Amino acid sequence: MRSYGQYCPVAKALDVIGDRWSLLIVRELLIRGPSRYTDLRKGLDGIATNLLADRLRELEAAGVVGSAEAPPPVATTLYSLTERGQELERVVAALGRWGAPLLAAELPDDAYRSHRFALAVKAGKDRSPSQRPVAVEVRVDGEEPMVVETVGGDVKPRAGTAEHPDAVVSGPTLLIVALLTGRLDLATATSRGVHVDGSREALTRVLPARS
Amino acid sequence: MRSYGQYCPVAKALDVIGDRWSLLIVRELLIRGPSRYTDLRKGLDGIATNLLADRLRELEAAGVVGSAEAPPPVATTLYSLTERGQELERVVAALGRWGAPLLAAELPDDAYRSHRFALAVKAGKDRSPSQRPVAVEVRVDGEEPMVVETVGGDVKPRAGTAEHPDAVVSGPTLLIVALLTGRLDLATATSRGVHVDGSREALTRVLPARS
DNA sequence: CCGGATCCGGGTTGATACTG
DNA sequence: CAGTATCAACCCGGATCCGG
Repeated sequence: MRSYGQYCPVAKALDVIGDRWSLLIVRELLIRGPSRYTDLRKGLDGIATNLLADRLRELEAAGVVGSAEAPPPVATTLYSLTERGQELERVVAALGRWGAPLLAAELPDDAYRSHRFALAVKAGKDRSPSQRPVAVEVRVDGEEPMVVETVGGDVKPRAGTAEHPDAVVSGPTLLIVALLTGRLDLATATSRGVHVDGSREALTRVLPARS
Repeated sequence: MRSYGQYCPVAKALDVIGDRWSLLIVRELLIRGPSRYTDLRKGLDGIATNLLADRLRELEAAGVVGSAEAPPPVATTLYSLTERGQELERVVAALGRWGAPLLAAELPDDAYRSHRFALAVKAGKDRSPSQRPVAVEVRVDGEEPMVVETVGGDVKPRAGTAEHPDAVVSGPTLLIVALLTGRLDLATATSRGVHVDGSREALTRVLPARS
């Protein structure tokens, strides 16, 4: 991308991560941790392979992304965020908070992936480090499940299932999303079709404070 | 811009403000408040006029920017941020914090404008609402001056000069910028060529905590 | 001067095909 | 699996023009 040529912190930041797809690549790495090329491509859902290769090169040159050869038997390249790249979490989180209301109305043809709400969940939750860890499994109708765990006051969401979840929430996409992003409280959500198995208290520990 | 087509808060936000120049237009409106087309063009320094017109239309359609006809004798259109647009301040501030280190090395051919550091100054300062207001004038060698004022715990930077500043800082660009963005403390800055007239205490009230 | 609209050359993106 | 190569469509930047 062409530089803006402005001596300004915002413009300089955009010179590095203002390209199309760049911040979404960072989002993907923030959520998934070190990832293979193919997994990034799947998570980004729609990026052209040449663009992904381009962006990874640019971000690596800028010191945002690093790549490492995984040892055998995996034998593949793993892309991950450098320390500098991790610092973009505040930016991505701020964007996500601002963008959350845009999801409210409907679910058009947009590709749904559970893990994309991981950051929203993480950002919405204030730390209470003293309590025991909990694991909550989230199931959206017809989609891959996701797990939200609290570990020492930090919230760690990830794709997949939990062995012994403290609670399992399930229901239609829009309601679950509204619940996870804090637009809907638990009582209303359950009254409209969200189902909770297990400890409701564990679930509330993981939900954002009502916004 | 083409939509990413992803059901994700970050992607949705980028659908709206991910276009080239869009966030810089928001930055400009955040700093300057309601502005005329021509002033935006000057502040953005390098944007093509068709792009500015396009972006303003898009941002207005998205509910981020509003336009209003100023009454005679001014008789011009004033563009401003809607309430929704104001909420982007957190995003722009986060980007600025991340981008600030990129200014460290040198000042190439980049266009310098004092007001671009307004947000950095504002973000870096924690509120201490109880104290009396101060005004500090910032002068960078060969550039337009800027004023930083505190009003009831809030920091209001703007372009221009102050009538009775509590302090005046002046010096070479790089040192002033490092001081304003918190990379340099006042003692080091003065030892390297930054000059302070008036109350040093007023100045420190306006500087960010050392990062 | 202000606030754009229009046109055009070149660079970027996106879809697909192909390769080690 | 991890990309590179190719090519059409689109977007950006710069210049020019035009009505208040």
